[in-house]
Amino acid sequence: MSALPPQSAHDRSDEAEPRHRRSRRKEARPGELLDAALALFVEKGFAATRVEEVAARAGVSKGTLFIYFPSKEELFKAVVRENISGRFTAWGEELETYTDSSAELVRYCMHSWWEQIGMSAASGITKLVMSEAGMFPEIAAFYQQEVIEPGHDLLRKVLQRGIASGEFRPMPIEYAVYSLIAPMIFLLMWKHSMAPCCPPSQQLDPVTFIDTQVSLLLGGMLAPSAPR
Amino acid sequence: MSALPPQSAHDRSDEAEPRHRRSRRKEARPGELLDAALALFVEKGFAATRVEEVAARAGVSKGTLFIYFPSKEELFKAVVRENISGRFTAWGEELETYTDSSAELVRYCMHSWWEQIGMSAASGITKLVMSEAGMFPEIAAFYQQEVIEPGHDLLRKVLQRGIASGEFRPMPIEYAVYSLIAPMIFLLMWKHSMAPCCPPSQQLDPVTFIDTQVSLLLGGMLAPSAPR
DNA sequence: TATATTAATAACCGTCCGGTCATTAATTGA
DNA sequence: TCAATTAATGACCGGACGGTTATTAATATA
Repeated sequence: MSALPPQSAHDRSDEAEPRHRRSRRKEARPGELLDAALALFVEKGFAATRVEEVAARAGVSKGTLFIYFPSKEELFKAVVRENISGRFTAWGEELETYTDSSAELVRYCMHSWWEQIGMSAASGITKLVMSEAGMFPEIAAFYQQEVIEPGHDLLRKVLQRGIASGEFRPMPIEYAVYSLIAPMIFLLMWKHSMAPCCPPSQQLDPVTFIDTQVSLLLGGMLAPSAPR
Repeated sequence: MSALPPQSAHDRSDEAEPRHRRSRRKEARPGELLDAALALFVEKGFAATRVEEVAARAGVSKGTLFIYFPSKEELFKAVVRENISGRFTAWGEELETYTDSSAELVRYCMHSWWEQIGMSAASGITKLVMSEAGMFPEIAAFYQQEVIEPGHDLLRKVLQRGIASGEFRPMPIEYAVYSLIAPMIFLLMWKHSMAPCCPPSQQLDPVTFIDTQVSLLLGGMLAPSAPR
C-alpha cells in the first residue's frame, strides 16, 4: 500500500524540517496534525486510520495529538471544517452575479465542482463519509448539515433560476437536484473505489463523463421552445 | 445500534429451532453461516463485521465457522456468489426476447434493477464493496469481474439496440452506460448512508427518483425524429 | 454395547488500537 | 541562575479481533 502525496490545504510543508527533538511549537501543531489527518483519512478511511499514524506523520507522538484534539472523532470534524465548510459561500455569491443562460450555469456548476471538490482531497472526505456513515452516525449527521445541505440549496437555486426564466421545463425540483448530485457522487465513489481495479476499457475520464451527463440531462430539462 | 431484520435469500429460518447443544448438522451449517454473514456484512460492512458475531448469529461457535470457510475473505466471496452472481444470466435472456421500444427497455431495466437488487440485501453488498474497495483490493477485483462487468455488458447491449434501430442518437456508448449506472450507484449509497440522517424535506422515493432520472436521460438520448 | 470417526467447542495466541497519565525537558520570568 | 510552568513524550491499560488447536461429544458402524 503506497502513501498518498501530501495534500496541504495551506502552504505548510508536510514534514517540518528536522528540529531538535521535543521542540515546543504550540501554534503550529494543530495545523500540521490537521494536514496529516486529512491525507490519512482520505487514503484509508476513518475507522482504518490510526491516530498514532496521524501523529507520526505530523512529527509528533500520539499523546500530543490528544492534547490538541480530545478524540479521533473531533479530529475528523476539525478536518472537515478546515477543508470543506466555507467553500459554499463563494459559490453562492458567484451564482447571484451570473448572467449567462441557466443551461450554461448548470454546466459551469458541474465542472466547477469537479475542479474544486472532485479533483481535490475533499472528494476523499465525501467518499469516506458516505462509506462509513452507517458505523458513525454522528459523523454522518455532522456532514449532512455542514456540507450536504448547503450544496443542495445551491443547486436548487440554479434550477429554479432556469424554470423561472422559462429556459427549463417545470419539473420536480428536489428530484432534479438529485439528478445533478447523483453523477458527482458516483464519480467520486468510482474514482476512490473501483477505478483502481477497472480494466482500461472501462476507465472513465471525469470531464468527459460530466460533459456527457450534463448534455443528456439538459436534453430532458430544456423547454421544447429553447434552442437545443 | 440496532440490528437489521434477518435477510434470507433462501427459506432458511434465521434462528434454527433450539436443538440440544452441540448438534451435528454438516449440511445445514454453510447455508446458515452464509445467511448470517450476509445480514451482518450489509449491516456493518466487511471490516467491522466480526466473524464471531456471524458464528453466533448462525447458532455456532467461532471455531466452527473456520471449519467451513478458511477465512473471513473467503466467507465474503461465498456470500457474493450465493446472492448476486447468476442474476445476470436471467436478465441477458430477457433482453434477447424483448420486443417493445428501447426507451421502454431502458425504463424497464432501471426499475427491474431496483426491484431485484436495489431493494434487496444485495444492494448492501454493492455499497460495502464500493466503501471498502480501497482497503481490500482483492475483494474489489473479485466484485469487478463477478458483478460489475456483466452488468456493464448488459447495459451496453441495451443502448446499442436503441442506436441500431435509430431510436437513439449516436452517442459515446461507454459514457452513456455510466450515465445509467450512476443514478443506481448513487441511490444505493444514499439509501445506506445519508438517508437515515436526512431531513424529511430531502428524503427521496427511489421509484420516483429512477423515473425522473430516466425521463431526463432519455430526453438527451432519443433521436429528434422519434416521438417524445 | 463398544469403538472409530469427525463435527463442534472454547480456551488461547499474537497483535493492534484508542485513550490515559506519570515523567521529562523546553521555555519563561523572577 | 534557579524555580515554576507547561509542551511533549512513551509506557501502559483494557478490550477486541482473526485465526488455531487440544479437547469433547454426537453419530455411524459393527
